[in-house]
Amino acid sequence: MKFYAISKTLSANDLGETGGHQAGILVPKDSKILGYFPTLDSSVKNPRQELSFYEEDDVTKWNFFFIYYNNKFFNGTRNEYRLTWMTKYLRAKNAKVGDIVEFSIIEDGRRYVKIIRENPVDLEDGVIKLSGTWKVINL
DNA sequence: AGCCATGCACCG
DNA sequence: CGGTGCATGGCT
Repeated sequence: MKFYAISKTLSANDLGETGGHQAGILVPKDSKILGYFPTLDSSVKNPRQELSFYEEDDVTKWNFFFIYYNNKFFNGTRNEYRLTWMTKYLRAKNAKVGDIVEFSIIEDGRRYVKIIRENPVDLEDGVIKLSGTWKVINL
């Protein structure tokens, strides 16, 4: 593996907009997706690993936690992966529901995060601004 | 399988 | 004491 990138479209819950103060997003149990993340020791309860992600500028760094909630095997009901601690990042990036987070990794193991705006709407206080200077000329 | 929701701990 | 995140249960 030299270059790998995965992405996820953000849900309301991922952003903590549903009232549920959720700390992070859910990671689908897809081998391709999980292959991107480090392997966690599933013999332990709720194993986790801190991961560092860089922005495109190669400088700004964010630390997220990749956690496997597996209490199903320890008298619970959970069996899912989560990437927590992202709210600050998402907030800083002004991520909205429907936006896409893209995670990538390069050869030396360095990881990158990036937000891809699904609907590039120019927002300002809820008002949609039209770009350019429109002019209506009545002849 | 994936998203929604909440009780409690922690911290300013 | 309000916001944030963990851990966990619930709902579709």
